[in-house]
Amino acid sequence: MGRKSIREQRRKEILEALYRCLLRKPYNETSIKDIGMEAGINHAMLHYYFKSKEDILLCFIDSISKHYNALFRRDLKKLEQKDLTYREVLNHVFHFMNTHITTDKKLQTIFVEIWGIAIYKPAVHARVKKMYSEWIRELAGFMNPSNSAAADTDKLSMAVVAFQEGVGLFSVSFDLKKKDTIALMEAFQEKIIEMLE
Amino acid sequence: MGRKSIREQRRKEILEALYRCLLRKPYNETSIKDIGMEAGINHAMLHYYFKSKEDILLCFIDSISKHYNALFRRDLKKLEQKDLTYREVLNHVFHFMNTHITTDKKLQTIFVEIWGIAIYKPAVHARVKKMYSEWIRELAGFMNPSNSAAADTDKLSMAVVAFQEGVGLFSVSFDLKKKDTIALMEAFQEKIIEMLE
Amino acid sequence: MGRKSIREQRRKEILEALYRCLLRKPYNETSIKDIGMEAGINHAMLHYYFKSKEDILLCFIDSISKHYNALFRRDLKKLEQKDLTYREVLNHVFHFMNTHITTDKKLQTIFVEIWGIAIYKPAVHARVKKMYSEWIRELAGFMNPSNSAAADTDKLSMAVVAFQEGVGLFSVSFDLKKKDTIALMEAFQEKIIEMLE
Amino acid sequence: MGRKSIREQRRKEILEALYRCLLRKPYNETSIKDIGMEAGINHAMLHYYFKSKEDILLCFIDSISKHYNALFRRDLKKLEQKDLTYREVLNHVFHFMNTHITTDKKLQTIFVEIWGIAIYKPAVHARVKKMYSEWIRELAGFMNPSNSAAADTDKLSMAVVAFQEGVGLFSVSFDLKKKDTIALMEAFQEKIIEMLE
DNA sequence: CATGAATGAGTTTTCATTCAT
DNA sequence: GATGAATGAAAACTCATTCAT
Repeated sequence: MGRKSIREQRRKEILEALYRCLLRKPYNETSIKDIGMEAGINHAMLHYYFKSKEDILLCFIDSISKHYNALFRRDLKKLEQKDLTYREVLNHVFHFMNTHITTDKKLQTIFVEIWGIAIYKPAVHARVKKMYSEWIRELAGFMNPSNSAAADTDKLSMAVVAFQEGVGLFSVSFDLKKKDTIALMEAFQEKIIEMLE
Repeated sequence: MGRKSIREQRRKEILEALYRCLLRKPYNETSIKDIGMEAGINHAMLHYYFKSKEDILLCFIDSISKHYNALFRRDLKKLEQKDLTYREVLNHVFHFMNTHITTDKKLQTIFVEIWGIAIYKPAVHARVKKMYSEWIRELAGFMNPSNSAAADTDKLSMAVVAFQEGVGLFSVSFDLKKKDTIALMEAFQEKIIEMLE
Repeated sequence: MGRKSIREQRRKEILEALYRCLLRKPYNETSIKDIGMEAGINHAMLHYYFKSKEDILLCFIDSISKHYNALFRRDLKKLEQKDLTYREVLNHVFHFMNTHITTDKKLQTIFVEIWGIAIYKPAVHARVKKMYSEWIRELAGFMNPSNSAAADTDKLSMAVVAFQEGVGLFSVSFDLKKKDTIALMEAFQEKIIEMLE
Repeated sequence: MGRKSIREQRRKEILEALYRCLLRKPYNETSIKDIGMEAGINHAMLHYYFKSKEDILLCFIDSISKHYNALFRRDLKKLEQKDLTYREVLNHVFHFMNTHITTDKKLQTIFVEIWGIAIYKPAVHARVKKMYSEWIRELAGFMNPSNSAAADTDKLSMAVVAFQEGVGLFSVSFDLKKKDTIALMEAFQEKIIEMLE
């Protein structure tokens, strides 16, 4: 366990360095050298470990995606034993979103940036779209376990995620307090739960 | 009418050129030369008419803001004569948002970009924030004409705009149909109206 | 008397504007527009009144030259009536140099700059050289009224002016006090007077 | 010997290229590209080896300073064995100044320029000032070995250096013969020696 | 694996000068 | 006389990428 090849270790370090860089400067002002310095790795090596600067970004998106997926799975594990109603589970899922994603300002900051990049970089767009699609699908699963009227639930799920993105955006831009951000989310989520009934 | 000084005319042409450029390429890959070519103006003149590249963007944001403000005012004018209930007016306002803003993919595309830029450019951030603040305030005015519990209405208004941004973002990213985008918005707006009662 | 054509008046204003500009920024960072703004004259007019940017500088040097020449003449006028010895006159001349030229930091600042420009701009070089040659000649006249051993006196005169330039340079660079600058000059000038005896 | 890292070698080459460039054109008309071409190095590399164009100039001043310092030390070494009087040593020092500095027209040319630049570039000013301050101090040490009345000697030393600068300036501007330049210097230096007695 | 060096294309910005009105 | 508009050339600086060692 944990035995990673140096290659994988280095790639991870680089991705983490990109994360820290993106908290300071936009992607296009972040040079390969900046990332290298942040990672403590010679900049030429970044091209050894990754095809290009864009490739780093792509892998970064994947890594974020994987990270939060894993986090979510772990969170769900805790529920398994308990015997919860459908409603309780959904509430838990929303709570995870609110506390781990929407109110994580660093994450939101980075994603506002990535959305911007995605518009004109097809490869980036594909990754981002895939990531959100998966999340919407997954969420839809929780919102409609019996799969009845799946199309409607999908729309509702997308609405939830869209709202979450909008609120995340505003929480960064208006520097909202965590408490307020969550309040905004929860009011909406209550309505959603009503709509599902 | 229309007789503008060359200066104003050129500035407008440049702003419009930026608009068209931003539909093709991200702002940071759009050079002053690109904008100049698109406008059919020597690139050195762009620095004659504007202080800097960022200044062009700032003025662009202002012009968009003004444009939609004017559009909105004109739209409201049409209602003046008719004797509408509060609810009908609000519905009209939502309809304006849905058809003129949220589903205008070009506009949304550009704003996703601008949000990204705003994160690290304080001046851009200030403009964007101001613009959205004004819009939120204005909307709040329609949602709560009597000004009772203003704070709550403000939050609700922000939620509406945040949702609109999120949906706009998704409509661009997932290339949603206009119809579907509007459906997404309206479902939510209905709930809002309920909450206001 | 005083009836100057507009042309001459404008030219003078521009030259004075250049003087003020050069106190703030080096010549090569001073644009035609800067000078125009300082003079309150449209920049395109500067090309109407002068052939080129360099031409302005050339005329500026001339004007400085004329100005100090006139100042010097006026100063000498005051001596005419009094019956002074050769030594007293020379002392007076030195005193004029020390108080009006060497310790005028603004003037020195500008001339350090102009010396630098003169190196590679033949026309500027010619003006500067002419100006200093005249001054050296003139000074030599005072140092050796009888014109005996003119060559030697010329050298001595050049030495005096060279020293003055060096001290002026240092007074600007080391921000020397007026008193100290004069002391430096006078110690040397005494020696010169001794040598002339 | 001579085995330097490429970095140091390149930096030296660039500095030497600047020297040659400055003999032809003023600093502000010498572009980074010009220096690069003169050095046979891609101009982008100049920014790799130096922070900025000004940084190159700063290092250039340092290198000149170091060079003449070393030259002077080596020159002094030759005197060590011989048993010279204080007067003889001072004469030797003056002779070094006259032959290696004041009459080196290339050096003088470049320094006239640098003085001009120093006026408005604080960093350049600081270097130049430091360099001359050191030289004045050093010279004062030779002029007053016993350190009596140090303040006076300092002034005298500054006068010597100021004169030297003035003469250097004139030797370039009036294209004086080496012989004449030295004669000018020596006459003055004799007087200085007298004053020290 | 690692590194420093190298490249070429690109960026924003500035400016003297000219010209039409 | 006066003005704002226009131009073209040039400047300093940056960077992703490649390569030799």
